[in-house]
Amino acid sequence: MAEQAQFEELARQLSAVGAVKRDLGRILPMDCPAGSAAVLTLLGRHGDMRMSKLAELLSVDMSVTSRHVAHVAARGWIERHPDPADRRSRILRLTPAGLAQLDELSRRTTHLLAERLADWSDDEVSQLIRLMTRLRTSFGDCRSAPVRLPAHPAEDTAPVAVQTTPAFDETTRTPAST
Amino acid sequence: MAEQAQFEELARQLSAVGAVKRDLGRILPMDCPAGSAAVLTLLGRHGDMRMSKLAELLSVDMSVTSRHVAHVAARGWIERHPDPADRRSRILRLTPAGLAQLDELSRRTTHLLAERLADWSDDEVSQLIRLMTRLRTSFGDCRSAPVRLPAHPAEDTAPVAVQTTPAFDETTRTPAST
DNA sequence: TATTGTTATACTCTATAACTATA
DNA sequence: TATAGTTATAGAGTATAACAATA
Repeated sequence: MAEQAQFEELARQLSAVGAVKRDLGRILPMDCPAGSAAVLTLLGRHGDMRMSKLAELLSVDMSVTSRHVAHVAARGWIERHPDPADRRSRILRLTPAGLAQLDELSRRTTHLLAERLADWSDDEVSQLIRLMTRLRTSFGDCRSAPVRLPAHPAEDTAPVAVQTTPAFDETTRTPAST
Repeated sequence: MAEQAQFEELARQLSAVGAVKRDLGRILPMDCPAGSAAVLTLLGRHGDMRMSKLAELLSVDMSVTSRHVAHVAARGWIERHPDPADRRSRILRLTPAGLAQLDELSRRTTHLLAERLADWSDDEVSQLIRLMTRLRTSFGDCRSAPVRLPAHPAEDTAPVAVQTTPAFDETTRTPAST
């Protein structure tokens, strides 16, 4: 277990890493903001999936996912096919144009990183990736921890398995006349 | 130098770490959003400074800094004193109420991190801090590259920061970038 | 004329709530 | 009744540009 001063410093670095993210965002194509890029990247990495799965991988609300997906679909980078097994669902799939866009994103991003991290060793980059991944796991697991998953692992392979089963839905307290 | 696949993965992790930041943001007091928290944290760590210096440490435009500072000042957490040496400038200083608020922020943040990272070793946290700090430096240096730092480069868990000028030099006239 | 800081405007990202259509 | 997804609305963060005051 680490000390308090370390946690304060870690919080500071987490806040500050936003500057790096903004730098990466600045090199994106005009019509492909970070949210769209994330959608394309995850579809490219994990293959076809439904909205709810994508929302889980993005760690954002499905309403947010829906907006990003609509933006990406409007540009022809993905298609939304109805799921024959559950017609409420829509299966997302990269189009050839989407693959091309994804290639362009990858090209720009890796170019910038290669330039900025020119003096990093292969091992250092791996270390950072490993620790950031673990950080995300340490946080993300709490969203599925108290939930007892049913026997069937749903579909596909779940790398993080955050299958949020709404165990507590107490957000409907009062209509709250806004 | 790392490979392309590593850079793609790093970009993915940088994008995904936003979820952790949002989790941290959710435990902040109602009237103290992340931008305000960052202002208080940096003033607590680096001491009194002017707007432009704070903007540099935040790595955001001064217009953004101005908004955050106005929010924080309106709640009495900082004071803005005119700089006698340059009356265009305003020196920012934490008030006792600001210090109290900063303590509360630190308490909440470290509590959440200690909970989530309970199974992390002291050394792992240090590694992550070190690598994130270096990442920020590798990116931020392009903004302050032409600046020559004085003999003492600060060590250990130092402010890191972009620090284009020594802290004791008040009349910053370095063109920086922009 | 250049710099410090503020304000106005616009855009992105996010969450909540209300809604639909299926299940 | 419950779930998958959409849309409307609101709030926070950021950048650009126009502006004020001072250097």
